[in-house]
Amino acid sequence: MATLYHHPAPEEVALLPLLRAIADPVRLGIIYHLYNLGEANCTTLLRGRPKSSMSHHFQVLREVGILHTRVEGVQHRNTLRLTMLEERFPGLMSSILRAYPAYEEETLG
Amino acid sequence: MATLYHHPAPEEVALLPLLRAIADPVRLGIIYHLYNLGEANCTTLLRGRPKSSMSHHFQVLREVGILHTRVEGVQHRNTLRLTMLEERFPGLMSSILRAYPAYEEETLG
DNA sequence: CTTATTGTTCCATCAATATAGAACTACAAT
DNA sequence: ATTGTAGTTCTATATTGATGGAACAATAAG
Repeated sequence: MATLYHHPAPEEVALLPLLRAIADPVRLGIIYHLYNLGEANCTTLLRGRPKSSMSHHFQVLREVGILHTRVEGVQHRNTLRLTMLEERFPGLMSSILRAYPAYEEETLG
Repeated sequence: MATLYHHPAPEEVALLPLLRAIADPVRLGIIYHLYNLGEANCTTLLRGRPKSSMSHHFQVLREVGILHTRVEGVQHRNTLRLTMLEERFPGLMSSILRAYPAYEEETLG
């Protein structure tokens, strides 16, 4: 298990990979719930999904620069890199986070 | 050939399909160049690509609500539905359009 | 040391979608 | 009528990436 993760520097965060990472229903959910919870580990956000899937999605989000993973013992605590993202792409994450609740209601009921 | 197109109403424009449509290199380019040109037909934005590919991408952008196609004779003139999009998802398109030039320079040189 | 927990890595499978050629349709112009 | 132009539709291929089971690694706890 990797004990250390690479988190891209702000200038390494690119628009298209970021958008591609966001444009997935599972990851969009992860982002929103991380936003609300402030910090969460992988297992907290499994909602019936296998761990390997979630681990994959967290990896994608980490590698494009959306979240930061802090290892604390066995648990990996994830937080959104919101401040950095708002500096790099002002208005992007905030607009999505604002729009998400209505989207979730439309789709999941 | 379809002479009439269906353009979704604002409330039919959903977050995830919108993001999925945007998160493609070709379509991101189309969006940005449409933004600059104001209006353009399919052929104008072919840059060595086959027409069928471009037609596909325009269809995707149309169906998720990003652009409007006005048929004028043989030509299909496309415009971004920016006003609607900014009302529906304030800040989203504008942040992407602002970030695009740097992205294009990073990738295409 | 053994067991439990957390998350990753490996692997195979499957679905979605981008690409592109070819035929076709619609309209315009000569 | 014929030719040209614009764009779509059809079809096949290829690639990407999501899914999920199983084995593994790392830390913690008994």
